[in-house]
Amino acid sequence: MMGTPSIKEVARRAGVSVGTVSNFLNRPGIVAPDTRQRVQESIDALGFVRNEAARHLRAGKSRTVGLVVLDVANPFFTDLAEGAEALAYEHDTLVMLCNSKTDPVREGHHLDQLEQQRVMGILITPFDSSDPQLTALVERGTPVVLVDRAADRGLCSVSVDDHLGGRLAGNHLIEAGHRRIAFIGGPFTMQQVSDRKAGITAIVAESNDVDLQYYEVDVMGVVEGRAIGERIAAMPVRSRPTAAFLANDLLALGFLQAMAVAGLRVPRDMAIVGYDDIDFARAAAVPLSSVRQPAELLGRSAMELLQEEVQSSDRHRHRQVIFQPDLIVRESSDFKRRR
Amino acid sequence: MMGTPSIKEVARRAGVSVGTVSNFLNRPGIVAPDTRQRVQESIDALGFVRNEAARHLRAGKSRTVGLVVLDVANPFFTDLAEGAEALAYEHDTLVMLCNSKTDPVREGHHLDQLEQQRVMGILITPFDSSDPQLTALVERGTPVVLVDRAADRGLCSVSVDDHLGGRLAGNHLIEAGHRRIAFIGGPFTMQQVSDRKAGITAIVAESNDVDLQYYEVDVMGVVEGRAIGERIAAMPVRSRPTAAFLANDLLALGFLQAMAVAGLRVPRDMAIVGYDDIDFARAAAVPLSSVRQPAELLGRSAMELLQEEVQSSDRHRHRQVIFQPDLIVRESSDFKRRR
DNA sequence: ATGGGGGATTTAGACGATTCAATCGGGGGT
DNA sequence: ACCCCCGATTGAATCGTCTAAATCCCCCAT
Repeated sequence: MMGTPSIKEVARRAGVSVGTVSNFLNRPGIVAPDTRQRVQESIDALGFVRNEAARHLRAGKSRTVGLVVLDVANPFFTDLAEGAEALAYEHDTLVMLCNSKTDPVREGHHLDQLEQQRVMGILITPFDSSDPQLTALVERGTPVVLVDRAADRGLCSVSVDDHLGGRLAGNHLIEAGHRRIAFIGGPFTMQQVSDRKAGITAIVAESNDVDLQYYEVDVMGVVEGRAIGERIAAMPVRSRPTAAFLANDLLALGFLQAMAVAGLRVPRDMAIVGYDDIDFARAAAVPLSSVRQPAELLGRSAMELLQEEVQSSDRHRHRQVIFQPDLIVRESSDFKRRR
Repeated sequence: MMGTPSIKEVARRAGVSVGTVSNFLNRPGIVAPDTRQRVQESIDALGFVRNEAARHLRAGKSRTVGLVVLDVANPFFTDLAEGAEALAYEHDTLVMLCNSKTDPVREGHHLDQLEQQRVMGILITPFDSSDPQLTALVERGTPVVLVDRAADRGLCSVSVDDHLGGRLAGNHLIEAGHRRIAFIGGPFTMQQVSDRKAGITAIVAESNDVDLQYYEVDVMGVVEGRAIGERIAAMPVRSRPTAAFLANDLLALGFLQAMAVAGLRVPRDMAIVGYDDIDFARAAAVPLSSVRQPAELLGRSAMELLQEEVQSSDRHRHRQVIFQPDLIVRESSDFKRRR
């Protein structure tokens, strides 16, 4: 007949006022035991379910947090999401996971939606952290924490030192004797990518006989890695890089597949270092060297900062947390090349 | 100073009534051009953002759909989610992705939250489709579509023929000459798992000299696969299975790693067939045979059914869509064993 | 000049839960 | 017997948006 019953019907059936039902729901302690029982019985009988939209409207703030990531299909981000969700759960908060697919338009759309929902805050790995839409949203008062990306201005952020990550990878490859190295990632406008690129570039610059080539992709997925791999495998041996550093593991996995298809041996003909150290990197055809980021911790910390900001909004000081990456060396780059 | 401005402040600044602003927002056509301009100017100046909670309360129904999956870290489910989201996007609907982690308690918690939000519908891969909580929710009127699981009663569902999947895998292994086969998955109470188990069991029953062993796990992840793999690798050769069929690819990947560590050759000493055919299966140390499910299509179809149900709620006929799985044979099982 | 027509705009409730000031009722103290 | 106090309960106002009915106003036709 009618839709879900409201507090009003519950009250009528229990023979009390709506105020009492609300008290029962929010401060059961102040309701007399027998009243309490009658209300409970009424709720059960009617199958009453609280209307979150109404409470939210009244309260002015919601209990959900938006998490916008670049690619849900990337295990790095699902690990990150798990970390964030674990903490949210403890705070009785919901997480709304949004996938921007590295597309500013989709990202903007999600931000709109989240702001309209008046979420209590947003965790985001932005495509471009100086996006005016994001800035405007922050100025209008939605707490935002940048994830996997250091904040410059007045924002909290949780990130990993990508420049160091790039240096670690570069140093490792140079020490192994490689003199022609490819850096593959993209878009280069993304800070994570450009920092990793800058990191390896800086290390390469220290030795003056290493050639570093850059390859840019639109999206960092397995398919794109395979495509670049095919291109590079087809190069003449004299100019072809002997090592590749890829800005994430999906790219690296695709790249590795292309090497196998082209008949190039890894690591002898081509050494490979990826980024993120997702679980699958270890299980790959040739176990993948990778720069590890603490994904789950990243998510957890970001949510922590957000909760902190929301709770002590009066005088909150923005913090930028930075973690250190680790290079995990596996078979894909474990080969000493003679000069 | 004050929080986000409401329609009321917009109206005041533009010198019109709230009704006009609302009209501007919802039926711009009936607002006079110059009024329209003034309202727009007011909105921009004030940085007005619609309050979804309020519209939702008024309208009685929300524009978000809940998607509850067993494991977001499993690419099968993220692919599925992408399919669902793609269609949702076209319908101007939001998707709230929830991760039950194969835990009925978490699942219940998510269902509570979603119902309180009065979501327009729920897509769920339930732990147990006869869960009374789920049934109650449906009876209270929330449209639910079962995903990756056939509905028995009055519900829409989108699934893949798991029994057939089990038969395909079993048949393939038996034809390759295996006579001791392990089935690994769990919990067995989950219909997907039990159907796959029943499928291979049925095929095995047709030849009376094949021994099928069952191994149950709590959660189907890489870690659990590795653990079972270690256990099986430690068995004496005479009783050890020569082939394993695992109820998903994460298990299979972990299992494969354990074989490598134990020094067993795949497929010679141990043939492996997984399930889902996630992207990483192909890139594994030994490319994995797997029963492919059309994950993205599954998500897309489920969302389609839901939208259909929501739109024509008057007389909606529940439908059960069933897709066929395909066996993809790769190196991990490509070996003929002599009788 | 007057009435009507119709487009534009306004007004007045909902929607459901929460909160707070107001009220009720009963028991204890004098 | 009276009053006071306090715990329990009530009722009304509120949050921001939408809609249906009502009003306004300008212009045209008679």
